[in-house]
Amino acid sequence: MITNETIELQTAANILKILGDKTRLAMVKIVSENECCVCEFVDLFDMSQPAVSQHLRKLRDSGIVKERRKGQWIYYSLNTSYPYYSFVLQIIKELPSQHYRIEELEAQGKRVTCCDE
Amino acid sequence: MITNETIELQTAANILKILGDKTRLAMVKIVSENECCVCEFVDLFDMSQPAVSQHLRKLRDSGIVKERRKGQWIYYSLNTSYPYYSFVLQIIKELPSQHYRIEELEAQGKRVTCCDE
DNA sequence: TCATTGTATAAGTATATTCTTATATATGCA
DNA sequence: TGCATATATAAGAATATACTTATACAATGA
Repeated sequence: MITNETIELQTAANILKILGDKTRLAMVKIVSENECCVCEFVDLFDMSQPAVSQHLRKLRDSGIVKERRKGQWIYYSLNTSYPYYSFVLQIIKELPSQHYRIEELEAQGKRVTCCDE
Repeated sequence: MITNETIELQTAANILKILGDKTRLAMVKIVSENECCVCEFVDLFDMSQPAVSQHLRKLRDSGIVKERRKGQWIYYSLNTSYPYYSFVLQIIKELPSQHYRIEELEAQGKRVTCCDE
């Protein structure tokens, strides 16, 4: 019977499971490059607002991303204080940059900008 | 401009989803350290043979692991020819070694040994 | 050949996941 | 205050996942 070290495996499996969804994986990559709010994800993924919100909740509940309210908007970003931040980073650094998506949003005038940062 | 080789989002998500299960993640770590056969996994995970077999099928179908028949036994090992082998390796190298599990099997005389390797 | 052992597959079930629609909550502004 | 916008949550439905039990297939050895 196995007694120890299973917690770390379990932790890793939990993280991988959360990242094992194309939408969430893209979200994490995106927020690692640009702070992003919910309505932007709705545009980016052409997905309903509740669906986006529920994916973000999973990411937030796990601790992988963090949120910051700015007026009406809630901005999501990678949680650099997450205990397994480096593990997450190691995975997402292998992924192609998604910055072009943000640039496309900007080109369409759909980027939510906070001019008073 | 440095062009790192990246892995497509969908591909990465598929791999992460497969690894996002504690049993399969442990299996992959284990076969990265020791070639292992089905009945050994049954002992290691205290899990039914069909359940083990179904997890291994997912890993095999994805290409992450490969099999080698040796008489009645089918040995599984990490597929080093897998196109995303390095991606997988980068993840599992973060996991604690599971070699002690194999050693425990050996101590119990449950390790299937092929003396004629 | 037949029985045994190791492994794979099939079918069914319980649970988990990911959407949907409807509604609630929070903020900003006229 | 009242309304619009941004976001979250609740409830339900369709689908996916991971087991179960039963059975099939493959190799070995008497």
